[in-house]
Amino acid sequence: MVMSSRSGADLALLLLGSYRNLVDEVVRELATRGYPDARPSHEYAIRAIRAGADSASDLARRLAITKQAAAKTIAALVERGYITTETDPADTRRKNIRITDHGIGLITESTAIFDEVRARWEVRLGAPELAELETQLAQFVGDSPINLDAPGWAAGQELR
Amino acid sequence: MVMSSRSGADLALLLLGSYRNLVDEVVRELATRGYPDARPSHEYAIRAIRAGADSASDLARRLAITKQAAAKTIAALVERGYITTETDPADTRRKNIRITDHGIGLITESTAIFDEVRARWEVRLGAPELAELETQLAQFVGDSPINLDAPGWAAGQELR
DNA sequence: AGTATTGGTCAACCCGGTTGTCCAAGTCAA
DNA sequence: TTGACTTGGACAACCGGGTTGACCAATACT
Repeated sequence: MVMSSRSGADLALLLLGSYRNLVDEVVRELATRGYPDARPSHEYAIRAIRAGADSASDLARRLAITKQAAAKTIAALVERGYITTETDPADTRRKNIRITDHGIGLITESTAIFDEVRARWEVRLGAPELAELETQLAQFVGDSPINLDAPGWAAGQELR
Repeated sequence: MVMSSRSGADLALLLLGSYRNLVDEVVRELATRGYPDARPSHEYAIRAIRAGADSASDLARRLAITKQAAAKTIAALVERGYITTETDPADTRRKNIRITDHGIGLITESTAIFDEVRARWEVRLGAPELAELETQLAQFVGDSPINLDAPGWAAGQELR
């Protein structure tokens, strides 16, 4: 069964399959580079934090998830040593988030791996072709309510 | 922030975002056409059943998930009236699966909607461009252990 | 002051999976 | 025919990443 089969359902699977291939590869490689417990959601969250999300509510807004969900993610990140939190002296309700060196290492490594995989794809497709593909995908994403700066919907599944 | 930004991490988000846009649209439209409780995983499962998976173990193999997971999905499909099961007289261990008319209706509608959305994308991009995009995606998926005929990894997330 | 908003937490739940354990029913070999 | 093996299914517990809903304490607004 050839899968570029001009059916909408197949297109969906192609998109998801490509995503999972990319992300699974990154997670796998990340594990071998000293981050065996890093999950895609962790990466997205730390990126959002680095981009300015400095509290649970803030992170929740940026990831477009509930603050409860954000709190859980934060707990997981703290537990794994990727971030630390301490209550804001100026507003004792807030708990300020800080990324640890380990966390910095994670996104650095992760970014590098993502780019490596993308580079391999670029070799396969050709640079202009991949660029074109990206602008096309951006169109699909662009006309939507989804905010790509807020990829909360990007929860990812398990490796198998 | 422009999102076709030549970064591997962004590429991942583009892929996932496109997938979710497509699928969310289908689920949403499906709801308005009389299938308000249909989830993406249901669609994939029924397609697999229609393609020949006639027992839980069988479905599990085809979807590349555990048989327990398949059993849960089957229970959900039965509950919603999309399929029925009855024990095989020739092998009383097996429980044969049959798709109900309602189930047929679901995949029919779902297929149509998927194709409608794809057609809209085709208008945006141009038919040859979309076809090209599909064959490119197929390459990303093709060199992987993933079996597109067995999209168990295609569990999809929630609408929000 | 008193009300409204904001940040955070607890608890319960959902979905789509996973392991692990177990049994009953079929298959195969001697 | 009997014993070993394989297969189909079910039960229970769990996980990850979310959701609602109820709530409290701290800050902000007028």
